[in-house]
Amino acid sequence: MKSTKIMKKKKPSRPMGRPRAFDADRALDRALHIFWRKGYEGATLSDLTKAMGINRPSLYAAFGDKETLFRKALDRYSEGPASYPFEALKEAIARTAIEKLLRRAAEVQTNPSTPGCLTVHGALACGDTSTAIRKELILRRERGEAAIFQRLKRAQSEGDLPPRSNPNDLARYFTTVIHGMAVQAASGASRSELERVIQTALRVWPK
Amino acid sequence: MKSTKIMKKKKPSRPMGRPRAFDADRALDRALHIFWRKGYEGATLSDLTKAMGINRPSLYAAFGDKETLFRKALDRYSEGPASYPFEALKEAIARTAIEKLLRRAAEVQTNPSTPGCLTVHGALACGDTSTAIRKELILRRERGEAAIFQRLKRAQSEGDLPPRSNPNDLARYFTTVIHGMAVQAASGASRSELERVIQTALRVWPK
DNA sequence: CTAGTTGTGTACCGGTCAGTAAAGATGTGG
DNA sequence: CCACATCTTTACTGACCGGTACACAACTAG
Repeated sequence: MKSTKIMKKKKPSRPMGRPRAFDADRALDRALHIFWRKGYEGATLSDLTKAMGINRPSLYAAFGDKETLFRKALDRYSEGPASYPFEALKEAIARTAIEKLLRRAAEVQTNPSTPGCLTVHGALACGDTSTAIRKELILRRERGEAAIFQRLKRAQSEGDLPPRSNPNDLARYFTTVIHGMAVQAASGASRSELERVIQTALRVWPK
Repeated sequence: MKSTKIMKKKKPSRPMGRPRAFDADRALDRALHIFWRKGYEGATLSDLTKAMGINRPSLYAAFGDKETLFRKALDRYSEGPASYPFEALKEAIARTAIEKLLRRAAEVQTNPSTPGCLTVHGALACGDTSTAIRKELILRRERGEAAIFQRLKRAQSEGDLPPRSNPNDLARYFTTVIHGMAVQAASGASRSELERVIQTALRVWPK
């Protein structure tokens, strides 16, 4: 009977001390959604604790201060709702990959509960307290553009993109369109409206 | 001697009471620049009064509360640094007009002292207190898109744009590109980088 | 049982926010 | 000189910000 406890060598039973009364993963998801809707500075600790269903000291014990919590939410964002770029770019044909990327972006950005893009949302506006956060978000956006660039360069080497086209310029262009779409979405643009933008934007594709 | 007073029927001499010790126009310009850099919520009254060189009660007496001041700064923005769209769209050839519009946007957005676009900057992120401001900014952005649309429709009626092209979609597309450029600029993109985006973006122009 | 460890809830901290009251300063009109 | 109107200055208000001290609850270890 007690053998089960003996068999498990590491952390056999429970951690000791009073057990946590909430699901940390769930709470982090709630926090992500608040940050998504309100941005880093716009989300107050009261907003966060209320949405997460926990008290302030529990938040600090489990996630650290507001900035640390935001970075953890960002990681969750990248691995969850914002993981679509890397998936889309796996498409065999470059043009299909980019179109898929844009359409998934439109889909995510027009989700009624989380309009816009967290990375764009947080980076603009707001005071001086969040300079570090702004830099972090700029970095993440650059990472997205780099992924597009790598995909286009690969396409060029595979003959999937004309040699005279410029992957660098194209990557920056599509990144710009995605960010513009995020602004449109935050302004209330519908998914179908963004789809039409995408159809127009894709007309630059080199032949 | 006193005839001068009688001749001038309206507000002949000076207003009465202690004269204002600052130039209201200058002060409003300073306020505009603060809002431009920090957004509506990011700009604190201390930031504003410091930049304007006046005390808080003077600000309230001359411009009303923060929201009223912001709207006045917005008007000044539209008539000043953001008046270029209407000027650019006066170009005789539609394609030239749009290109000029985009290039002027890039120029303004990459001004080191006021990076990005006030209209985009203020609309995203931040808390619930500024819902009215957000709506106002969305309205102004829609006004910009409408101006582009009207110009393109005119071009179509003049044979300057193919009949089968869609002015509505094109207007929204170019608006999206401009907003995307604002995000790029806020992230530190240079003017020449935005110029390359523009060259790519213009390849959608219908032939 | 007791001792030790960890999470929870309340109530608070200093700082900053937007906005204002009150008194003195500086002008006009008589 | 006087009354009156307007602006400037200082100092304040109440609300909210992010962050935390502290007492207590809930668990493990022995």
